[in-house]
Amino acid sequence: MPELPEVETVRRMLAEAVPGRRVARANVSGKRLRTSSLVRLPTQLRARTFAMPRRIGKFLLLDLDGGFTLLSHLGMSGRWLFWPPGRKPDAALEHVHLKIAFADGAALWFQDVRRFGMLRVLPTAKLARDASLRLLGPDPLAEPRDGDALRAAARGSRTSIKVWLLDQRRIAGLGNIYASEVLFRAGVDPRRRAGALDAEAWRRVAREVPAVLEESIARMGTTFSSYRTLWNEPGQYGEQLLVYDRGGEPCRSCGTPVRRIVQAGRSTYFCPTCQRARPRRSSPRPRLSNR
DNA sequence: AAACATTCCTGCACGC
DNA sequence: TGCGTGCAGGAATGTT
Repeated sequence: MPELPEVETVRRMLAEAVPGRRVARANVSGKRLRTSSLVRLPTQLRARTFAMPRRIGKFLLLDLDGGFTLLSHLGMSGRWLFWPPGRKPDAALEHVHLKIAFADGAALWFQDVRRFGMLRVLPTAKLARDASLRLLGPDPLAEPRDGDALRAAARGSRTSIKVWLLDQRRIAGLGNIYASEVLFRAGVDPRRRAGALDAEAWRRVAREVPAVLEESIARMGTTFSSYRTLWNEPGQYGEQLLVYDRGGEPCRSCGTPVRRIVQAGRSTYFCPTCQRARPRRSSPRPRLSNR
């Protein structure tokens, strides 16, 4: 479930753990992740020292000395796990694809059961041009946008607002859980067309995007199934979810059963009462042929 | 055992 | 009719 709050939680913990630490050696599993083979990583990481980690959307940028960056994405089930010097890593862990041993005895491992994650070392100067990052939209915490800006970005879009929020080219970092939560809190029907939302609806969406993300970060993210922090602990925001994974259960605001629908192949949860659709014109594109 | 948090790629449909 | 864009669906994989 790593979406922005989960990745940011891991980043903040990495910021306390890795800067200044030097890699003694790195080992990789034989398996490849979704994007690439890992065979070059041990050589690329050897003797490098980690700097302050950064994040853009759901991507982690682990800067190294010498002008390189370890670019990482957690995919569905990726985890970064850390042990300080003197603490033995759990040798029984399975699906560990990268094991970094630091010179001072600390350890940093990347575990990914489903292997949808990404690990790549590339020159820091080339990051902005890399295909993975080039198309990302603004990060909603680093560069929050107001309702008018979001509305302008969505002008003409005929896709639903839920699917629009999931598009990483528009906003970098929202995933399936928080898209549903944002729309519930904004009182917007997830089926409405993004290009048709009025300014007031966009204003509420723009307010709730950073609000939901910050509240989740404060609780170290949502553990829906596999996400863990750097210390292998679950996040606590799941208890605060208002609609996600609550199909059939009463809306916490009005009691109406929460509905589950599928949009673009993914589950959407919403309250049909609190997020009522404005009546839409039956013909979205009025014909002008006869007046 | 159907569903699944992620991104990427394909192919279709639409608008100009 | 042709071209570019936007969008839906499927794939990748292992677990519950």
